Amino acid sequence: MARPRSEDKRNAILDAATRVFAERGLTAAPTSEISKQAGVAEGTLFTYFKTKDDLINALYREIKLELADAMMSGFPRKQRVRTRLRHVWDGYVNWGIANPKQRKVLAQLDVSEVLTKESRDAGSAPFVEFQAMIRDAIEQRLFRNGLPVELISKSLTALVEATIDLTASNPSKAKHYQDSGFQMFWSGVTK
Amino acid sequence: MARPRSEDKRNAILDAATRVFAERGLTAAPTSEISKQAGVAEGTLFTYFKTKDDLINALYREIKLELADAMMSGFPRKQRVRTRLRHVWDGYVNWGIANPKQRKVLAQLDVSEVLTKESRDAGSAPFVEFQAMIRDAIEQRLFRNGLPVELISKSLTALVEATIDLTASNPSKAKHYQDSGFQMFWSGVTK
DNA sequence: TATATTATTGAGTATGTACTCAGTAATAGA
DNA sequence: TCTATTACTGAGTACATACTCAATAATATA
Repeated sequence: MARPRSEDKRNAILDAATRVFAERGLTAAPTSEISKQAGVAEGTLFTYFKTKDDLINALYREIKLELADAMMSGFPRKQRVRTRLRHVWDGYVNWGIANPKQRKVLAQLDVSEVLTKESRDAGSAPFVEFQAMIRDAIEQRLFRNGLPVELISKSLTALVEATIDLTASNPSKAKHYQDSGFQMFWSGVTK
Repeated sequence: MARPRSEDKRNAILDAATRVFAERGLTAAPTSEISKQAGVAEGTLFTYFKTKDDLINALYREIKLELADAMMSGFPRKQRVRTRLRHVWDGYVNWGIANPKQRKVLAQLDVSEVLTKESRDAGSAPFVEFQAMIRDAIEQRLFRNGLPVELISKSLTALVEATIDLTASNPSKAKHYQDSGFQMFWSGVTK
């Protein structure tokens, strides 16, 4: 019984937070501005999120989930490793180009001091299949000997980020950047 | 005539700022805490830096300069590209391991909204020689065709960062990480 | 439809903090 | 040594903002 919360309002708040955080930075963004842009009263924000830090942590999980979706949807499990990696690569790049604000906020969140360990763990949970693929490739001896898993996944992330930045500043060369970025990653990692 | 400012005090403030920013984040760090840790009155901070944003911008330039020093000191101009790149790589990695706080602050600064365009330009100025080396290597056709300069320098940065993270979490494998990280970069970039 | 429960509102509060300023101390030059 | 100038101090100010709460509205269930 009683009045239920609205999924829509929750999403509106998270959306508004993304916009305001991207513009003003995490701590410089007032909750009053977020609630205003979300079209709710400031008090309402606090029924959906107990504190501002809670909101930030929730937003982090949300964006990570979105990104994982973009990378893993339609994942070609049966194909060879290179194809699967390329799928993930393309998913990430396209998501990044289509969602610059979420990407910017994610960058701020990653270096912020407000994320709990639980949030960080929850944020990497959707990527287990990706990590598994890399371990699989290592066992198949596809990669250079002794390369740590973390180095491989971090460098993929890093090269994708660089590719997105470049594409954003020169969209006409999108395909070229995407190809040579992946090329660079692949030949760096394989024997 | 009149009383001069003290270089020591200025440095003490920048040092304290580095510590406090690394612990609490850029905006959550009060100027009162910074001045306290620097051993000066809060008002003094504002004779050396007009505003908190000024302090942040100055700190950014300072750290970038330090990093450039670490990378370029003893730069073997006459040696082949691979040797020069390896020099820069080692300088960066060692600096990162020795200066975790500065590195953390730099990561926060890079995604922050307070840096002016002037500061960003000033921050990359000390790296011109490094950029020149890459352009040189491209002209020598050492690298894969069509790789953009920015992709190369960004991926070097990214791989170094990954290498430092790994080393920090498992110092006994420092040498192995440093070698395989560079290996990965070099074979990703060259033909 | 009546009622118990919970969401919603927004003005108000408590707190924190960037920056100021009047008084004082130090220093360079005359 | 005297003096003009500037650094130094820290209590005080002005302002911003995270969060509360009393009043009200909406809704699920009986």
